[in-house]
This record gives sequence, structure tokens and C-alpha cells, in this order.
Amino acid sequence: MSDTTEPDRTKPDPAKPDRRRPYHHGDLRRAILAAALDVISAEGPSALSLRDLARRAGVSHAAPAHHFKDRTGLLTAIAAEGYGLLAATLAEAEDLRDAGVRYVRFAREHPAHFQVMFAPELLRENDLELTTARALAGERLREAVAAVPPSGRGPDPRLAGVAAWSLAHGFATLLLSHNLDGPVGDQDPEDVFRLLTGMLFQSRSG
Amino acid sequence: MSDTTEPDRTKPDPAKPDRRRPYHHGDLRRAILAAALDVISAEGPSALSLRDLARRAGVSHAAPAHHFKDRTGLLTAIAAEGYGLLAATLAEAEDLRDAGVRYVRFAREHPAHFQVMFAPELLRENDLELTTARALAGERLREAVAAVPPSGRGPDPRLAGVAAWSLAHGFATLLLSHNLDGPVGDQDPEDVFRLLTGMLFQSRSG
DNA sequence: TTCGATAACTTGACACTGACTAGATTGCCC
DNA sequence: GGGCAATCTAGTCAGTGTCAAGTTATCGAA
Repeated sequence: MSDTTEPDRTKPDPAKPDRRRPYHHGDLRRAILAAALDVISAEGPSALSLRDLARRAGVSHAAPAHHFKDRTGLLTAIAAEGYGLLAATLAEAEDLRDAGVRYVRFAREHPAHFQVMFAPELLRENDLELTTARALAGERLREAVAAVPPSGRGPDPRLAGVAAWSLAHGFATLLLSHNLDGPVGDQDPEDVFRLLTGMLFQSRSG
Repeated sequence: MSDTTEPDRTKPDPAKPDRRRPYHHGDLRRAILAAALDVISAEGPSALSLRDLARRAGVSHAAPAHHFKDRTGLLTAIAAEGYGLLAATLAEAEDLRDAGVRYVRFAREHPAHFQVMFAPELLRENDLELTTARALAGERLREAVAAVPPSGRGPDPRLAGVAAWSLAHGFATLLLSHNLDGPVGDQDPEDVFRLLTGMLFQSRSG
């Protein structure tokens, strides 16, 4: 435990930790976020420990709280970031099917964000950043549904939205929880999803 | 919380806790499971604490471990029970649509089971009870898909299964995470789901 | 340039948790 | 009855989130 390397030479205070690293981390907030995403995608949100993240970033155990207040704050920040990323990729979708494919791709590329976004009991639901980002993503989804010609989306666009969202969300969720490892096998999940939508919407969508 | 009925009369040892309750709980395993389901459906699996469950059951903090080994064991038992319940209700389905409706109903009636079943990082994945129960539920799902006439399920039954499962699972998940509170509103979710399937499968299924 | 406010981080403490151990108590079966 | 296994208690340990108070860096005015 005690460092045995000439403990006195010019070291001002041996009780204090190594001072090669400056007192201020530089971009601790980003470092904590990145480490958190690693942990979550590997072991799930419940394995997240603020002290562990601090250790990984080489700072003291209470440092993360200064940027995120508490554990819930950190997860809320991740969820908000996730909704922002999702909204951005949905905005570029060509049509509803492409939006679905992008939804699945987002879940695969940002599994940690995705998990946290849909775990409301882990989040501060009244957080402003979170609610606005989520509303924006919802708006993008509605736009994608609205772009479908009326003949193809049935009488109620809200219902069509729920249908599309359910399909994409279910597929993405089952994919992440490894429940499609069998049936999908080694095929590209996005291709499988495209096949799926082709099957369900074959009589109407182009 | 504390029963105030004649607290001292013939109490032999005041240091020991209240002995009106017998040394053996009687059905601690079931009591712990029930309390765990309450906690999970109210606050999610991450709020689960073995010590809290012990407190609710009125036993010592280490008693739950005797029935479930550890936290993971408890959650695994819940998941296995969930897959058993799901398999049972799917076995009674009349057709694929009814199976989907039953899937959604299961998620609403057993939200705690449902959440835990699809959180693999919280479970002991190689647990025998879990894997057999899960396999059974998967078999019931495949049977429901196989019962659809070939004209209605496309060339690949596995793909049809993934489609049906994705739709039901996505709808159920979004429902539980309160993401459909807006669009579905106060309608019965099962009715909405029936409308959904009618929309997507209108050209083929009866 | 100096100074002071403020942000970034550390340190120490507290109550809580899961896991483990050894031992006490009980019901049950022969 | 005696023995025995299941059940439960009690104590301990390392690890956790969070709070309060202290320390150090940064930056904007004076």
C-alpha cells in the first residue's frame, strides 16, 4: 500500500496522490460519460458505479458528482444525449422504412444510450434537457410517419406511428437482449429488419 | 408496523426480537418473491435490496440468501417463473393474433416478471430452470406462428415469428415504459394492439 | 498585476448494500 | 425420544452513494 520509492526527495506531501496529473482533469465530464457508456454496454446500467468511474478517470471518488450531481443525474444525461443522437439520425431518414432501419442501427451502435433511454425508473423524468430531447425525437418519428402517403398508413396516423415504433423498438430490444441470436443468426440485423418490413407492409408501401 | 399487544407480560428475553412470530417463517421463499415483485414493478429491478426484502418479511438480513443464494439468484428465479407463466398463457392462444394479445396482457399483468426476463445482465444465464422455462416459452411462440396458414406467414416461418414477436414485444415494452401514454391514451391497450395487427396483417390474416 | 470570486477537485465521514461465516433454533422422520 | 437437515440469526467485511468541508486552479475585473 505505501509507496516505497524514495518517499521524500522533492515530493512536497507524500500523503497526497501522484501529482503528475494536474489538479483539474481537463474534460472530466466527457471522460466519465465515455467510461459510463463502456460499463453500461458491457454489464448493464445496474453495474454502474460512480466510484468505479472516478477510478477509471483517475480522480477522487466524489469528483463525478460535481458534474452530474448523482447517479440518476449521470444516467439522465446519457439518456438526453441518446435522444439527441436518435433525433439527428431520424431527421436524415428518407422514408418510414429507412427511419426504422436507422432506429435499429442506433440501438446497435449506441446500446448503452438505448438501454438507459427506456429505463424510466433510472432517470430524473422532469429533467429539462431530457424532456426536450425526447420530444424532439418523437417529433422526428411523427414526421417520418406523416411522410407516408395516406393510402399506405391507414386512417389514423398515430396508430401507424405506434405500429412502426413498436416493430422497430421490439426488434431492437430483442436484438440487444440476444433473443434473436438464434433466428437471425449471422445475418446483418438491418437486412433482416428490412425483410421484416417488406413482409408486413408488402401490400402498400413502396 | 409493530404490534402493540401486551408487549411485556411473560417475555423471557428482551434482547431477542419479538417471539410471537415463530422461528421459521413458514413460506419465506414465497414472501420474498412477492415482496420483490412489488418493489420491481414500482421502482425497477435496480431498486431491489435483499436486506429490504428481509425487513419486509420480518426476518434477518441474511435469510433470503438461504432461498436464493444471492441477488442474481432471486432475479433468475423471478425470470424463470415469468417464462413459465408466459408459456402457459401462450399455450392457450387461439391463433397468432391472440398470442400477441396475450403477450401484451402478460406484460401488463406481470410487469416485474417481464422486466426481469429481458434483462439478461441481471440473470444467471446458465441456470437450468431459467433455460428450460425460456425454451418452453419459445416453443409455444413457434407453435403459434406455425398455426398460421402458409399463405399468410410468408416463405420463412422464422422470419414471421421474429416479426410477430418484435411487434408484440415492442408494443409491450413501450407500454410499460410509459411511452405510449400519449398516443394510446385511455384506450384499452389490448384493443389498440388488436387494431395494430389488423392494420399490418390486413391483407392476409383472418 | 494582483486579487477575489468561482469552478473543479479532494478528503473524510456516514449509512447503506451484498456476500460470507459460524452458530442457534426448529420441525420432522425414523 | 434422538438425530438431522432445513431454516433462520448475528456478526463481519468490502464496496457503494451522498453529503459537508477543505484545497487548488482558473478567469475576469480592478
